[in-house]
Amino acid sequence: MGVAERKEREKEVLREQILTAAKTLFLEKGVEKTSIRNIADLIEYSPGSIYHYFKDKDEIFYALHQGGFQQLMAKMLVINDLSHPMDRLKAMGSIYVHFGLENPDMYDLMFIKEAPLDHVARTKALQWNEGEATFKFLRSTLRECMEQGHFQGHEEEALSFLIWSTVHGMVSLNIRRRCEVVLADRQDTIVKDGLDSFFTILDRL
Amino acid sequence: MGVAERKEREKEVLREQILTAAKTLFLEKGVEKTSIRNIADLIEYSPGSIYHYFKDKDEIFYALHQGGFQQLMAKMLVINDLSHPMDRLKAMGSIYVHFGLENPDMYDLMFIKEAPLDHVARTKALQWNEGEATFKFLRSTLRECMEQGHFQGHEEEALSFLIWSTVHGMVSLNIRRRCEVVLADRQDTIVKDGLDSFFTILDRL
DNA sequence: TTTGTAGTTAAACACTGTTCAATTACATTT
DNA sequence: AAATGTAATTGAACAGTGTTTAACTACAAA
Repeated sequence: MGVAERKEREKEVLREQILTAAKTLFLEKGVEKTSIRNIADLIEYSPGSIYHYFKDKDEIFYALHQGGFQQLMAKMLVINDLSHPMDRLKAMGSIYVHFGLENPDMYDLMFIKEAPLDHVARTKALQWNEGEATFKFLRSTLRECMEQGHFQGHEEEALSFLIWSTVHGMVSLNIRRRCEVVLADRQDTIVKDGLDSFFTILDRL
Repeated sequence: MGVAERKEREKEVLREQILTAAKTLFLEKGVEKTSIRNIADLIEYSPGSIYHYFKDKDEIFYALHQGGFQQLMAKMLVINDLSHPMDRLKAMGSIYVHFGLENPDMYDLMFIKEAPLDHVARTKALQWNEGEATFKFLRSTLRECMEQGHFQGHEEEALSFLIWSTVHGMVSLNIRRRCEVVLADRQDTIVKDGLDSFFTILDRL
């Protein structure tokens, strides 16, 4: 028959169209200011249609959020080339920060906004799987560093969290424009300078 | 006559009532889910009235935001008792983190949400004054530490930003419930443990 | 008592997310 | 080819939102 399969594919196409339109609008004017009607207008369908593909606005949001993690993870995998765990750890930091600065709205979706996790909680999904995978990757890299004698006197879980917090802090303060409190002539480079300072600290630890 | 003065005071009273009601509702159900009508209902005035006291919802938000900084600054001033700058620096970190964890919604208002700074931008206020004062306080404390020989090879502005980022990162990941990726039995203490790890690092630096 | 003004109001406007009965499109069966 | 059944789509409706405004009220000053 193949008809059902073709229909299934067509449905998938429209689903993708909705996601593409939503992403465009979310990144253009923000999630809050993007309405279902805006998305519907862009793909030239009625607002009601969208609810046949997504339970609600949050589900659209969450679907995009997953895509963001795949993007970030893909970038992260490149570091497998590096043989020294300390180099990998620092490369992860750089990649993370650059990902955040280059994709502020996607980063916002992934690590700052509250909706996705509320969604996870509502749907009783076991965990925030995408985030957990990323954190595990950091933790295992850190363990390798410790096995090589780095970070003595520190404990894996706490230090993993601390490192993540540091890079997240720099990125999120920048995204939310709190960096404007640093000296005017340093604002453009403060995240890079902060990251360099951080790497110096890690090396000495 | 004193009539104008009395009226002025009465106006101020209602302004405060609006702020109190707004704060109650904001902290109770969040800024987004609090409507002008909700605030109006609580103080038993019509929605329109509120617009005689505040230009828009953001202005209410911004007024509360300023109060949060006064709160935080008041707590910070206590550390002047401590004679060693390194003790002051660490105490600032503790106070900052505890303030964030104990007042998550206010912290959200101050450091995570985007509204206040957009408001600042729109009203062309020179700067985010409250935030700048807090950062200056950190920077001057750090300078005193450096004058005592700490943090050699580091640069004041970058390290100030890095330290701020670290504590902000821990608090904001916690507030936005991203901490759930750490080991289940560590979630309750991870911020405390992270902060301890951080202090250890600062001491060794 | 009249006048002027500041404070307050209800109604209206243009939106929002979401639901749902009615309609349309179309593959399958007769 | 016509009738049937089903899935996709629609537009209207609901209950809410922030905000504006014309009308009304209260009240001090003249």
